[in-house]
Amino acid sequence: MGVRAESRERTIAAVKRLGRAQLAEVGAPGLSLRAIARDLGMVSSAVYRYFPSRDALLTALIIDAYDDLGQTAEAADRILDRGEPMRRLLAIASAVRTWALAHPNEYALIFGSPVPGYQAPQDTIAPASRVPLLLLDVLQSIDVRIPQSRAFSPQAQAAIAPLRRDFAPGLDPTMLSLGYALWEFIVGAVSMEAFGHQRNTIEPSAREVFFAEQVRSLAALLLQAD
Amino acid sequence: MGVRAESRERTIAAVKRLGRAQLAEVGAPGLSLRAIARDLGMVSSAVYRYFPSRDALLTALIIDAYDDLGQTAEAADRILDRGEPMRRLLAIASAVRTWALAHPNEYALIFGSPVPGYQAPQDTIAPASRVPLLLLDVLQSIDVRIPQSRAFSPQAQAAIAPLRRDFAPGLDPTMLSLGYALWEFIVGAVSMEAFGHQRNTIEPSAREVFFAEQVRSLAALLLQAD
DNA sequence: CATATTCGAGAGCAGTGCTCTTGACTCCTC
DNA sequence: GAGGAGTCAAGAGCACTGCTCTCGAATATG
Repeated sequence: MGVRAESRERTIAAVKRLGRAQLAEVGAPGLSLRAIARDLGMVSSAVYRYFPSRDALLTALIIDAYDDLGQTAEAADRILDRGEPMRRLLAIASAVRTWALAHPNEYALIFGSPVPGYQAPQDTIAPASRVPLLLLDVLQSIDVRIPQSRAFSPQAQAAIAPLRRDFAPGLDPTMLSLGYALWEFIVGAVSMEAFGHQRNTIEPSAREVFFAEQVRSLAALLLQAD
Repeated sequence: MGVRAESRERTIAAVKRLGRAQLAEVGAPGLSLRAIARDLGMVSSAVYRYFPSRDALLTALIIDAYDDLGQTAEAADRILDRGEPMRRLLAIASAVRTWALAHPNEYALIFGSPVPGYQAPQDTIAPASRVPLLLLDVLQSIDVRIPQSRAFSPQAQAAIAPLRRDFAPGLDPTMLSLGYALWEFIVGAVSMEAFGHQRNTIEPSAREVFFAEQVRSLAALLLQAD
């Protein structure tokens, strides 16, 4: 931990900070290592001492975005302190939506179009799993038995077998399937809003409550035993 | 409609065809007008006679993608010929998913990250509305009364007021809200699958039936009056 | 036939990611 | 303290991009 390593850490943080700023202005496609170097008062080749490629910088920003989103969702859940499952689901979903609208380009980085030819490294898996694992924790706190009439078929249950084996062995497969659907809905609804697909259809001022009631309706599938 | 105009049309079609091919290979960020010109045996400046900018070409490809997706969904629905609402919803959802997996880069173009600074022109609105309008048509064929206990609040209903006014004046607002949620789920689930977010979680071979049963579960909210 | 329009080619500008070499500077070891 | 090892920024340069401009040639229209 010499003064050298600390200086290096500072430079890396500065590059990431400027990268995030550029992301907010021109988005991921417009992120330029040369522009970052200019803002930093360095020449472009110097930045390559810290990030071997533009993709490597993007990977770092992706991991940071996943972590920031996960931390935000976890904080929103933690405030409730052993709250009801429905309230927790609403809090998490709203936190994801709010974060996405506040950081649209970082959200696009993680849930938007993948960079062609770019394979997400292993390092992203854990940060990417924070919100899903949080939702899984809520699912496991639900003590409702979903009626047989709504149960998923064995073939459909096979789809989530790896997920169940690794993270939720005791969880009812139908519960997990519907919980996963809720997560996919959240991603879809937030993506469509953040990406401008609701421009002429959904009243902006009412989007927040609209989204919350949609989540409530879908979550009811998990919580009602009728 | 002289021979000149026809030749122009042919060249435009060729540029778009090569653009689509490049899209499939290197994705939207890698789409290069110069490369298209090379494949076409022309010099890059000549292509600008047909598309004033790279963004204009992308817009044309976006419109084509929307139209292709919409046409595919409409065809899948038309086969059923006055089918049950549930079967129609399943057919449309599956058609969207299948099309997206067959054309991942074109799907990413329309439902992935928006190009920063790129404002979708009016021309894209109609093609983009084809699938939603198709779903709306199914919703209007449902003669189930959603119980008061599941009704959306007036504030939430206000969100879809513009949509209802322009396209479905007589439709129950709660029905429309839940139908919109179904559409958002479809986009979310298909996006996550097409963008590789199910890599280590959902068994590939069972994804199709898993998705179908998820759609069935959510659509049940629209079709059950209990 | 003459004119007007369209078209492709070529050069050129400013920007990009990335590589390689060079010189300076710092740190550790003897 | 002197010398070698490692680190860093700079600069030049390559191949690529989108885009603009000008200039001839071909074509269609009056």
